[in-house]
Amino acid sequence: MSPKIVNKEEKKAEIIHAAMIVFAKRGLVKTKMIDIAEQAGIGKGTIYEYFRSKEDIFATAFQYFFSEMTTAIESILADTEDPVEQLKLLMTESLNSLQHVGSDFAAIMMDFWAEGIRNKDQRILSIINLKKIYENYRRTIRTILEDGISKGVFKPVNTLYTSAVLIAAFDGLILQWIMDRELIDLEKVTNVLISNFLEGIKK
Amino acid sequence: MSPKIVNKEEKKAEIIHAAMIVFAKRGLVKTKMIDIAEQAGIGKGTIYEYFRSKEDIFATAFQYFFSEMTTAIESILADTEDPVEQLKLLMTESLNSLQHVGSDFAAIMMDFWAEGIRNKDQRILSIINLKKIYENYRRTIRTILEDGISKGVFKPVNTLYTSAVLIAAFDGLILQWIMDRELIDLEKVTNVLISNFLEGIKK
Amino acid sequence: MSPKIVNKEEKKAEIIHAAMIVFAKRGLVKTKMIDIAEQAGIGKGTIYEYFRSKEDIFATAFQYFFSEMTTAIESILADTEDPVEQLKLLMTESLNSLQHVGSDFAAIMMDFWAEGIRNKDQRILSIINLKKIYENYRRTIRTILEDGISKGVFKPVNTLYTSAVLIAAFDGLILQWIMDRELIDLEKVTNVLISNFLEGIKK
Amino acid sequence: MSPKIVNKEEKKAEIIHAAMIVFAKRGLVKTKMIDIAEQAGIGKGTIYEYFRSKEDIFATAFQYFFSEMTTAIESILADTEDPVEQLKLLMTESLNSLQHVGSDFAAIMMDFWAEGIRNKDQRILSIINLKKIYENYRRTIRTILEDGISKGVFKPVNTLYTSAVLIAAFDGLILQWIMDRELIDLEKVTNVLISNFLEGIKK
DNA sequence: TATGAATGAGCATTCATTCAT
DNA sequence: TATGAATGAATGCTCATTCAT
Repeated sequence: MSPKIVNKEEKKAEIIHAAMIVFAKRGLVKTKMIDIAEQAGIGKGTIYEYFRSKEDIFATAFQYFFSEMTTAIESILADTEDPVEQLKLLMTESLNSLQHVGSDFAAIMMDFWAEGIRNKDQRILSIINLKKIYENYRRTIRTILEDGISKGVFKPVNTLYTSAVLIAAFDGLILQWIMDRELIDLEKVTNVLISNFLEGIKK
Repeated sequence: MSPKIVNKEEKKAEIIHAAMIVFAKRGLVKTKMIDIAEQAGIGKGTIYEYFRSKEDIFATAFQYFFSEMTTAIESILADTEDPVEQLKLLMTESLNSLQHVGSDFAAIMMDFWAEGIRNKDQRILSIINLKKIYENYRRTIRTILEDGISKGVFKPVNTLYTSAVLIAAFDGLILQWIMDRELIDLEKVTNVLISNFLEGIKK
Repeated sequence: MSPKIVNKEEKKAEIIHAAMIVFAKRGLVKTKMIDIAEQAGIGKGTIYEYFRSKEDIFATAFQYFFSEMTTAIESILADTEDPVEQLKLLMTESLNSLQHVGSDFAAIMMDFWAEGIRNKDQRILSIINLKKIYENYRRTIRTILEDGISKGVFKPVNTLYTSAVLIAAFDGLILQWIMDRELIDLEKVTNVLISNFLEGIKK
Repeated sequence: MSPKIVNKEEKKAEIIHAAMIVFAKRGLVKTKMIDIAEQAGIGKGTIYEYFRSKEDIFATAFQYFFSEMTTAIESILADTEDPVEQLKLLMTESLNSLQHVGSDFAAIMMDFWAEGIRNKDQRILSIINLKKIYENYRRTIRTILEDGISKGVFKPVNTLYTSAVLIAAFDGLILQWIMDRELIDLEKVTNVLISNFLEGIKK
């Protein structure tokens, strides 16, 4: 007769997980609350015990998505201290992990971008803040580049823009991969990116 | 005896223009027919004299958007025969024209991507076919690269993946620019991309 | 430079004729003004030069339909003075003429009934007045029956109800014929009606 | 833990009941979803929890209407084995029950006819199939007639057409009654029909 | 805590009617 | 007189959210 004990955070994570699966399948906009509920194996109303609104789910999913990427990046960087190797690892590992979860899942990124760009809601902006997220990405890359420059491995390039270009190429390749999975072999194309681009900035 | 004479094609273009403005402001999904009508200064019902449905407007806008890009690209390529110069021009001019129409407008591309990726409707697929559009973009770049290789200007790189990387970088930079217009100076960042990347593939 | 001279009444009749054709094909409710205009080979707006509204067209068509029936009936009755023969002729000729115009056309009667029954609009009620129309039909039959009774041909039946039953059978047979043209041979079934029913009321 | 328990079938029946009332009042075509909802004392959206579409409501109402008639007919026939009596009972009881529900309600039949005749939608045709319904009615009457003929009570009439005529008279009388409730006393007119018509086919 | 029945705001679309030409 | 481009009221339907159980 004791009340069912539920780990709130755990269940939230479960719902987010379910939501991500449906987002990947149907896209953000076409996903209905009932879809998420069914995927999570719970009742429609139950979702509202854990999330205020559909937007809240979206924002939380957004957070999970990018925080996981950040965590992955950080762990990658700890593996080596060679700037060239770090950049290589960063690209290959990031693309590998995306390839692993699948292009459907990667397509969520499109939705996150599209939504994240417009969102002006102050309550949500603190969570869905692509500007800040990309600032962080760039900062990570810049640190590597500056490290490489000071070590004499890289030319004295503009680290802000170089980091932007690297991230840009990464995002753009995912986009093309989503559209044409057969054609774009992420591994090979990453090698092309790395070999050519690093060649350009290496001393 | 004679009713009001209207240039149907002109009016369609006007409505598409209005739609694009609203798409840019509100995003594709949140745009309502009444928004487009008000922006165009016409009645809600009038839109249906020129377009079958909301989806039809979207598909037509999509077509306008990418066909304009294609036209712009073609005219750029006619200006010079030097492969290096062609690639430079392609990047700078494309980014310039996007910069010119504004980031709100460029944000439509996000919506087009997000929608285009998921759309499986056969009727629409013939119009909204990002896969094909990107194939064309890559083919254009490949031709330049192959030309450059045969002329001995470029190393014998994998032209498919190199073209993919170049386009990727372009798309990704726009994305970052949309999110942070102050930080990302498209001109400067393009120079960085060109100088570093071309350096990597030049012989 | 003289203005085009148009016979207003003639053109009204043309439009009504076109309307009837479309009513027969699509049904009253699903018929749009544009359908009538196209069938009549004129512009949508032109209809409003001759009719105030869609309802006006309907009411006029209604009038045409039933006044034609009445005219047909009257001419039939003039052919003979024998009450038995008059009833026979009335049934056979009425059914024949309906058979001739076709079941699609006869189906309009269903629409007229459905609409006529509900219509409470006073402006229209003077035109679409099924109650009065059926009173007239019954009066015609009653006159024949009374004539037959006074001539000693018919039993002294209740002429009101007998006329109602005869008209009812007529209407009901059309209904079944509309639904199942192959099965119901109007000629044969009329013979059955006449022979059995007249047998019942003949002295 | 346990949500509100609703008898889905019961609620469907309630909504159909409400729909029938509105259909009777306003007519099928002019009935709006909001009308049905208000009559049923529920919200607009609730209807869609029980019916897919307006057409679905209509089809279900249609089904209820005619299946009730069929049930009534079957129970009537079980009361006696005398063919003459069966025909008499069939007419009087059917008319009585219609008289009981009221002419507004009977007017729905007009709408059903009008709609049923045109409907060509295959999905709906299996439900709204007046041709089949009338075939069943005729078969019922034919069985009685054939029974009567073999028992030597009726002349060897054409049973198909005779049954068609009987049903026709029934339908037609309802039509006149709907239009003129004061004038047409269903009981008396049925007696006239029975006495005259049966007289005609009795041996 | 969990649920799903109930709800109504919101939206795409239709079509009778108007009116400038 | 004839037209069809323009219009917006009207309506079926969806779906996020609420709340009684």
